[in-house]
Amino acid sequence: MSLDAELLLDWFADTARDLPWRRPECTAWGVLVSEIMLQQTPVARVEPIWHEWLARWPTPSAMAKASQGDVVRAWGKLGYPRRALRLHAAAQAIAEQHDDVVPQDVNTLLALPGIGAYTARAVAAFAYGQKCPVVDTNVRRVVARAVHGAGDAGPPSTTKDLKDVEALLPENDKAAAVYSAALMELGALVCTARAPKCADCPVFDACAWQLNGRPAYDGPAKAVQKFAGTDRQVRGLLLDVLRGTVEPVAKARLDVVWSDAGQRDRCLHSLLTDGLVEQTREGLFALPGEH
DNA sequence: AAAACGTGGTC
DNA sequence: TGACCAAGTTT
Repeated sequence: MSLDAELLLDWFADTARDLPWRRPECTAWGVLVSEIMLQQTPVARVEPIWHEWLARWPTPSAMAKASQGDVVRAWGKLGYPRRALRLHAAAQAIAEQHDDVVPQDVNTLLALPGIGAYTARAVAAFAYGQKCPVVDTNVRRVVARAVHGAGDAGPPSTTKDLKDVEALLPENDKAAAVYSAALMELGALVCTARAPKCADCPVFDACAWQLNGRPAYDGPAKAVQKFAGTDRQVRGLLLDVLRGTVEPVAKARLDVVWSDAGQRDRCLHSLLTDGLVEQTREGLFALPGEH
C-alpha cells in the first residue's frame, strides 16, 4: 500500500498554507527557529513571534550575542520556555562550531540542544531539500490511517515510524522533501485528529482506513495531561512575573502568584535549576544573564 | 519508558 | 465545562 505521490504533491501545491518558513527566501536558520517554536505549539501562535525573532536575530551568531533573559522574554507565552534556552544554546554552538551555518547532516543536528528525531530531519528536509523521513504527530496519524487502516496512531516507535515513512518517499530528493511537507500538511488540514475532512482528501481512494471501514482507534488509551494545579502552571505564573519586568524583583512579588508556599518554592527552585531564573547577589529574582 | 515540561483554543 | 489537542525533547 502506498500513497500516490503525485496526488499528494498536486494537492499540496494547490492547498498548502503560505507559511513564512516555507518561502524560498527563508534561510535554514529561519526553518530551524520555526521548527523549535512549532514543537507542541500551534502555527497561529508561532507566526507573529517567528517574525519578531527573525527580524531581531537573523542569524545564529546574532542570537548568540543576546542574553538568555532577552531570549526567554522574547519567547513570550509560546510555552515550554526551556525551548528558548536550548535554541539560544544551539545558536551559540552553530556560531562557534559550525561557522554560523545550520548543519545539514542529521546526526550533527541531533547533537544540538533541543533538536531531536523530528526536528533534525525537518531541518534536513525543509531547509536543505534532502530526502529523509520526517515524522511528527501529523505524519504518524496519516500513516496509521492511510497506510495501516487504523483509526489513529498507536504509541510512537521511532525506528518503525521512520521506516514506514521512508517507504513512502519519492526517489528524488526535492520531491521527497516536498512530499514530507505535504504529508504533514495533510495531517494538519485534512486528516485531523478530530473530525477528519475525508471529503477533501486527495488520497481518499487509496486510504486503507476507508477501505477498512473506518474502524475506531483500538490502541492503548492516551494519557491526558493535567495542567490546572500542576507545577507547570505554577512555573508559568512565576516566569510570567519575571517576563514582565526588566528589574529584578523581591521574592514577595513572586509569592503572590500561588497560595501553596511549598509548591511555589519547589517551582521557583526548579526554575533556578533549569536556568530560566537567576537570583542576584541582593537576593532578588530575574530572568537569567541580565544583571 | 513513563513523566515532566506551558499555553490557549476548540468542541 | 472540561477533556482533548497542538510541527517534541529530555531525563
